[in-house]
Formats: sequence, C-alpha cells, structure tokens
Amino acid sequence: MTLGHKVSDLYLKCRHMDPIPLQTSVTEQTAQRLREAIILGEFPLGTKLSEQKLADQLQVSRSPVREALVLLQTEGLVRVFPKRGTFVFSPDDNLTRDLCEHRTLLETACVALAIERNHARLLKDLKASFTHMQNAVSAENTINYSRGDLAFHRAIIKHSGNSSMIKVYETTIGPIMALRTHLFTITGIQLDRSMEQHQQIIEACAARDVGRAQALCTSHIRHLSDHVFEAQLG
Amino acid sequence: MTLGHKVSDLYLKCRHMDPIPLQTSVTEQTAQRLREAIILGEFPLGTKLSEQKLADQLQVSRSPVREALVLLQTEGLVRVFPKRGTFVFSPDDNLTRDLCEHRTLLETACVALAIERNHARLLKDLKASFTHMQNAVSAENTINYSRGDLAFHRAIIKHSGNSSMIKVYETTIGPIMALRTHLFTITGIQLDRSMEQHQQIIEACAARDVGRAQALCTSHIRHLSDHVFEAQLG
DNA sequence: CGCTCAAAACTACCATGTTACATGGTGGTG
DNA sequence: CACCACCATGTAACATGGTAGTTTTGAGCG
Repeated sequence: MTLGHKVSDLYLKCRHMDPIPLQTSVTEQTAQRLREAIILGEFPLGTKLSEQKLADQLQVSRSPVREALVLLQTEGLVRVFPKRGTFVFSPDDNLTRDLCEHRTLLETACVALAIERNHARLLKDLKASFTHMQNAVSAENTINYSRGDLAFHRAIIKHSGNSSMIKVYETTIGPIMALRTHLFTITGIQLDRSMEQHQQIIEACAARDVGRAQALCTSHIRHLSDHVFEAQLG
Repeated sequence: MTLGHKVSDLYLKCRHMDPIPLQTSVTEQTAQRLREAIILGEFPLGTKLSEQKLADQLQVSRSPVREALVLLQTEGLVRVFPKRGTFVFSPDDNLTRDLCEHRTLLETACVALAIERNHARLLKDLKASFTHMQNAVSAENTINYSRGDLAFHRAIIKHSGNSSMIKVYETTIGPIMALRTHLFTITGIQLDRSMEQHQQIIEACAARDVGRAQALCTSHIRHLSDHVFEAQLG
C-alpha cells in the first residue's frame, strides 16, 4: 500500500478549480491522498478502513482522517456506518447505471456550454490532453493514460464555465474512475478504440457541432459502462 | 438468570440497520440542525460561524461541529477558510446563475425520467405537495409553503430513480433555498403565480408531455433567478 | 491627525484521552 | 449437542487541551 506521495505533487494534480487555495489544511491533504489511493485501486473495493491505521500510515492524528472520510463519503468513495466503521464503496448494478447516466447528463450539457462559451480554450485543452494520452499509449503507461483521459473530460466540464457542475462532476466521476481502475487491472481496455472516440469528440467540438459532440460523449460513456457490466463489476 | 433483560433481545432490536443506519450520529444531527438554520435564514448570509459558539449553542463538543461544517461545505452552504474561519456562503451573480443553470439541467432531465419510470408515484407526490402548498397559502404560512415547494421539486428528482442525481440535487438546491428564504424576507413572492406554475407542471406530467414539463420547469426556475437578480441578492 | 507596528485576543487546527458501542469468543445451561 | 448469556477486546465517536496562525486594536511615532 503506497500512500507515500508528495503533498506538493498531489496539490498540483487537484488544482482544477480551487479559486483561492493559498493554504491547504492537513485534512484536505489527507483527503486528497486517500482519494488518490482509492481511485488508483490501492484499497480493494469494499474493504474496511481503520481510522487508526490510516492515521498511522499518513503520519497524522485521527481527527484529520475522520474529517477526510466525511469528505470522501460525500463524494461517494467511502461509506461510513456509525459505530461500525468506514468502508470503501462497493458498486452495485444500480449505482453504476446511475453514475453513468448522471455523467452523461453532465458531459452532454457541458460540452454544449463549452463549445458556446469557451471554444478556443476548450480545443486547446482537449488537444493537450489528447497528446498526453497518445504519449501514454506509446509508453504503454496506463496510469498516465488515465490521467490524460481524466483531464480530457475535465476540460469539457471546466470550460462549461459552470462552477456548480464543475464541483459536482468531481464527486460523480470519482467512483467511476475507481471502477475503471479496477477494470484496468482485470480486463485491460481497448486503447485504440478509446483514442479514436476522443479524436472524434475533438473534431466535433472544433466544428462546433454540438449535437454530434453530445452523441459522441454519450456513446463514449456507454462504452465504458458496457465494459463495466461485461466484467460484472457492478 | 439474575439480570432483568436478555442481551439477545437488544440485539434483535438493533439487529440490522440495513439501508440507512437508524443510528444517527451526533455529527449528522448537528449538520441537519445547522442546515435547517441556514436554509431558514437564521444565520444571515456571509456571517462568520464560530465553532465554539455553535458547539455551546448545540450542546455538543467542537469535533461534531467541525465535521458537520465539512459536510455543509461540500453542500455549498458554508465556506471554510483554513485558519481564518467558517462563513455562511454569500452568493455572487455567477454562483446564482450557475446554481440555477445546474438545477434546471437536473430537473428537466429528472422530470423526463420520472414521467417515464414512475409516472403514477410522481403524480401522487406532486399532488400531495401541491395540496400542502395550497393549505400553506390559505394559512399564509410561508415556511410551510417553502416546505411544500421543496417537496414538490424533490418529488421530481426522487422519482427519476437516479440515486446519484438525487444526492447531488440536495447539495445543489441547498444554497438556492437559502437564497429564496432571503428573498422572502425582503420582497415576498408572488404566491399565486408560483402556484399556477406548479399546477401546470402537474398537468404536463399527467399528460406525459415531457417537452412541456421540461419547458415549464425551466421557466419556473428562471422566474426564481430573475427574482433573485431583481432583488440584487446575487 | 494619520500611519505603522506590535501585542493581545480570538480562532481554527491537530493531538490525545475517555467513553460507549459492536463483535467474536467462551463457558454455562437446557 | 445446541443455544444463549456473559465477557473481553478492538474500534469508532466524542470531549478536551495545547499550538499555531490571523485579525484587530491601540499605542507610539512621524
């Protein structure tokens, strides 16, 4: 279990929306480290998380851990049962369906807004993420590929300009990313097909073809959920 | 047997706290009380919340208060500035716009899903809420009117059947409701017009007219946001 | 009279201690 | 042998105390 990230690295990674994060509390650092750990699959889904163990590993007291777990619960990554313990979320069919349905709603709405409001910046970030993913594919680095993929979709949300949706997207995509990580470790993923889909989304955005971009996002997410269900992950 | 009661009896009573833990922690109780207080306008928007004061008022220690504030922060009701304090959220133009845009997205999506998936139950709850609001209007009880209004829109979300959207809706509508409460205290609201809008939404849902229901929800929310902007609340 | 700086008061933040609850095991009893 | 009450242990929930940082205010100085 490798929780030993550098705080500064994590801080840079989670800087998508913080308006004024001049000072970052231990609680937030702890939350970020745990978030990463769950998303990257270092804790198997459904396992119990001991506050004391986490506190020992992260070299902090239990208070920040507790508050971080409260945060992660609102993001759907863990489930807290009073007096019994905290567990990493474990998906069921319904939850996966709901999450993907919700993500589709958000991304289709945001891609329309982003094309309308921030066309240039959207394209810039999409292309940058795409290049990042290409490099990851060449290097066969699945972790970096995931990061690029995440950045790609975050760009769509971010450039919608809607702070509320940006915030919610993070809490929606967390469990999905954790699921996908699990998927990676079990079945792998069809990288070239995924790359093609992203490429098409970029083209549709470049052409300001909102309808096509939305359709592509929808099918892109559907591919993922189908994949999850095939693997019977939930 | 020397003792009066058998342990097994107690076990039966609290056997399995299945879907929702019936044991509610002090933290959640605290969060609920603070949530209500903010939404009902007991704390003016933007005011500073002292952990110690709140702990004294609520007769608990500071730990539950802290964790409750973390919760409320994720719901957008308060804003925590490390080492500086916790403040009730104060809206600006952009936030209000974003929240209403987001709420519109959720409600239009959910009303379509609800009509498709839970038509009967949707209508039942909508009508019940409507009756509740009518009674509140007769009694000139604005608090009850707010509750009914909230229940009305929650019904739409709930019967979409999407757990992820249900969860997010709460965190989206919290600040909006707080804003509306503020609006009430300042300018009042056109109750009859609002009632008419709700009535029309019910009719559209009854007729399974998805497009019309969505359009009505959109304009309903737009009325609210216009009202907020007119009052220059944010 | 206004400005600067420093000290004090306040506050959040984190650590530690205490209590209460849940769980697994064991011995006793029908 | 089976079942159930009791007990021990581990863990979470809550309380409290100490520390570091921020804001404020007031006194001294320009």
